[in-house]
Amino acid sequence: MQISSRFTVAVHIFACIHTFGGERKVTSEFLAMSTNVNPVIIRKILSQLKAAGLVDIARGSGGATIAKQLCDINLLDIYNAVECVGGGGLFHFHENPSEQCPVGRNIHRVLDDKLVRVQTAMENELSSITLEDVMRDVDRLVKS
Amino acid sequence: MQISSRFTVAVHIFACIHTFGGERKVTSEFLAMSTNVNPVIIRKILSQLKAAGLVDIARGSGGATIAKQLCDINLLDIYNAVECVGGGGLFHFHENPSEQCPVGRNIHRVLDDKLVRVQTAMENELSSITLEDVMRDVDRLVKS
DNA sequence: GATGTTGTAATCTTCTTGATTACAACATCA
DNA sequence: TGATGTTGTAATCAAGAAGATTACAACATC
Repeated sequence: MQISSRFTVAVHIFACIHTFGGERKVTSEFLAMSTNVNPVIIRKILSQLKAAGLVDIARGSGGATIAKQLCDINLLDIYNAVECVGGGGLFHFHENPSEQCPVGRNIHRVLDDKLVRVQTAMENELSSITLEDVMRDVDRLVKS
Repeated sequence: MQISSRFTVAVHIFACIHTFGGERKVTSEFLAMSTNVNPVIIRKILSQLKAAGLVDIARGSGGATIAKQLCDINLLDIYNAVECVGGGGLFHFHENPSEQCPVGRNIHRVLDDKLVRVQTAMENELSSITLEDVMRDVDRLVKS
């Protein structure tokens, strides 16, 4: 099972705004071309990024811009914005283990803290990478 | 998007074998009761654990046993055994970004190493937790 | 008001997961 | 040897999630 592609699409969106934002209006249509993802999906992701305060969107005239400094946005911000981890966390528990069985009754209690540790390790690494780091590589590759 | 419940079910299976293996035969039927997961699914997970060398299964007579010392099995072993991460990795890329767009052409190159770092951080944490750690908590809770 | 864009609902397809049924293969024991 | 209980596995089904697509209202700008 994999983390949905919305996350990599979102980073792609930032890379496009960063690269093309100076010269042209970056619309959902344009982003759809670059990512090869449906423009409605792009608009949905943009909405989530906007709700998280990461981008600004011009309603009628169109075009998205980055709402913060590159060094003030990290990959965890983006991940949290687009992966609707509705309380569930990274790991999916089997629901309704037997209350009769002493193992079933306690499995949640046993695993919860350990899986939180794992998820936190992942999130810490995500938060250590900023868009500044990403765009450094984007600039290097795009301009060569 | 979440990691499938097969992983927590697999840990639950180990906890059952550890707890009940001495007194009774731990069959897929029994595990199905404790986990509240279909016995065929249990058998499938057991097969994967067996293929990874983590459990032994008695074919005709029935019953599963743990194939290694508890301290020699960690959560990453179990994760890799049951999450068929077929080369894909934790993150799902949007396929076919535009080759015409300089960003689309390079987004994979930009993100790959960073996402590998994130995945490695998660795997390192998973591998730091052994079944011995898990069973310590299981014993404490089950026997109280 | 014409135009281009965003916001959003509704529907459809595809994929994945897990549930379920069915049955062959196998080991054990009477 | 045959009855019994179990595993291995294929086939089918249902449910949920993700993304594609169509459609259209809301909005800003000219």
